[in-house]
Amino acid sequence: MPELPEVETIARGLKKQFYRNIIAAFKCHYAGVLEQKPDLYCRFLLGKRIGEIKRHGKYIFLLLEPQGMLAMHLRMTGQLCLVPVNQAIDKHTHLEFFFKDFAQKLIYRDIRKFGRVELLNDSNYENFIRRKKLGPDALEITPEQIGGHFRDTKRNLKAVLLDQSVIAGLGNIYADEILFREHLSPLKRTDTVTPEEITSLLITVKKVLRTAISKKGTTISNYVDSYGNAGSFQYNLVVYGQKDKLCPECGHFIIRERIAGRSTYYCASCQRS
DNA sequence: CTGTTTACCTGGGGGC
DNA sequence: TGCCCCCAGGTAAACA
Repeated sequence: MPELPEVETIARGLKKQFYRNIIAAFKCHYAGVLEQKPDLYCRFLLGKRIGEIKRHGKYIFLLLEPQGMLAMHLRMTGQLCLVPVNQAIDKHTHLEFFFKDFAQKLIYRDIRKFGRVELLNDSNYENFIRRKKLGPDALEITPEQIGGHFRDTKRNLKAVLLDQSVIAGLGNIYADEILFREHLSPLKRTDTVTPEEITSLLITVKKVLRTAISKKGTTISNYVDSYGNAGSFQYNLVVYGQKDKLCPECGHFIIRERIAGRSTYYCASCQRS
């Protein structure tokens, strides 16, 4: 589900909603989302304070004080919401975090159970990013950082843009929207992309992501932010999910094709290899 | 080593 | 209504 703009929206929401709260209790209803045993979380989290909240790519980091960190990845259908403490939970709610003197609880909900939460003693998220081999964040990446990855592979643009070790944060929706706006075919080999095209591509990457953040993300079916609200960038989508609609630039039909293992939407007329 | 396919889960929608 | 099939924002692991 969530790509960079959705994760950023959630991180911003949590930052506003938390007031350096202290964790008073932790409940796990499905241990599959935890990287370690639930008991460890119960013991470690009790009494820890919520400090800074960071994001890199699609990961969100809740820094704990005096030390420790929760690293979370929502994968396809994960949700992090603050809700009233007494609100009943449904069968898709797997984790509950309660706080001292706070009328809200943080819940982790995930229909498909693909998401993961990991507890770390170390609050240094840079170490985590290195261990997971994540590339630079899509909002910060420079042409110099991505150039080598484009040159040294025979893969196509769609595959490389989705590769989190090259650029962290893009997913299936935004990759398609970005390639359309750049008139680049998802099938174009990245070793044929010129330096000028790379520079232009990265400007569009950031422009599309920033616009999506300003719209609080894209809600196709499940995504909601930490307040439980849907995003609205779905109204700005030009190609994603638009099979058989007309390309607004040339009037040809938008096609859907399986590329790099994912449904890929594009205009074969405007987007050239 | 490189690049592609599959497995992990649950639910929604369309065809019959 | 029900059944079967395909599809879904992601990513490791397995495979060729």
